[in-house]
Amino acid sequence: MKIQELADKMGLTAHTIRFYEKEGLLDGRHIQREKNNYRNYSDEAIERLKLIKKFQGIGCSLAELKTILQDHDTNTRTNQEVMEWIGQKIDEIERKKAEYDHMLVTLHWMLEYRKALIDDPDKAEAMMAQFRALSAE
Amino acid sequence: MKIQELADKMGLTAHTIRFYEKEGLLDGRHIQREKNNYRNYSDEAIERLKLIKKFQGIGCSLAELKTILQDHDTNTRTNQEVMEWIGQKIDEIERKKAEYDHMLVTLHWMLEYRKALIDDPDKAEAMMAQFRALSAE
DNA sequence: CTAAACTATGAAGTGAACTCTAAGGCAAGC
DNA sequence: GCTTGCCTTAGAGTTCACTTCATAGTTTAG
Repeated sequence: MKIQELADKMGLTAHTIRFYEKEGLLDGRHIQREKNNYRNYSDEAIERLKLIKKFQGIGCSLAELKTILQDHDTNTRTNQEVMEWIGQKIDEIERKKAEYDHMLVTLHWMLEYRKALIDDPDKAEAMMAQFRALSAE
Repeated sequence: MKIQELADKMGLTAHTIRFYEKEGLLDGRHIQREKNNYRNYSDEAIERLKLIKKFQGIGCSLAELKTILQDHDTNTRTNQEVMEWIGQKIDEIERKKAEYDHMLVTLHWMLEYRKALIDDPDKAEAMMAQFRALSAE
């Protein structure tokens, strides 16, 4: 399978696949060279790219993926270690979600304040007074 | 107030404050020059930086902030427009939160699968079979 | 046979928000 | 009067995951 064919199959560009290779995410099991120096991809390359996409989908950087794939290839990690790693990832994402929740609290406050400005100036003033009191703490 | 004093007060570095100035987030109302060409910051600069932090806190980029601050300075936007903008921001953040939720679903599945690998190999196999069936769709 | 379409390479560009460097001027403490 | 520690500037470096560019060799369709 040539690079464009693989790219189409996986919804990537040929550039990106070469980039992954340069980053060390693919190796001899996935790529051979033909006599014209064109890359020839095995079916394992498809599985590899699926794995890459899956881990990208759970928020892994390419640097992290490189380590994960190496460990995967060499069977370095115990089940226990993998479970700890997953736990850490979950915590990390929960933290980011909490940040967004905090943003949403602020935004909903802003929206309510703007509504009050139109409908109920007394309420708007009260909200602002309370906000200032909290900020001053 | 000199730059380092302001930086300490606001929990920023002097570099960052100069950077904000270069980006057009601060102007003559906030910065004057002394005869030795040092920057001298007014109290308004503190309010300005607080405003910048607040909007950064709800996920605004500096480019966005530049527009927001200009509108704020010139009173360009109607209440209605501001409310629409807040609504869009809320949607944007809800979308990002949903992405994280999707990551969490995957991660919790991975964790449960690993647990099953240890405690209940039949369950692990069933999970994997079901996963493959879903992937094939 | 030729032109389009594919392949290869290394290097540079993108954007966001800083962060740091180099090279120098001014000020305060000992 | 010397060191330390501010201050100034323009500009380069950082991180991430590509993307684009420039240039050139190979294959294929008409």
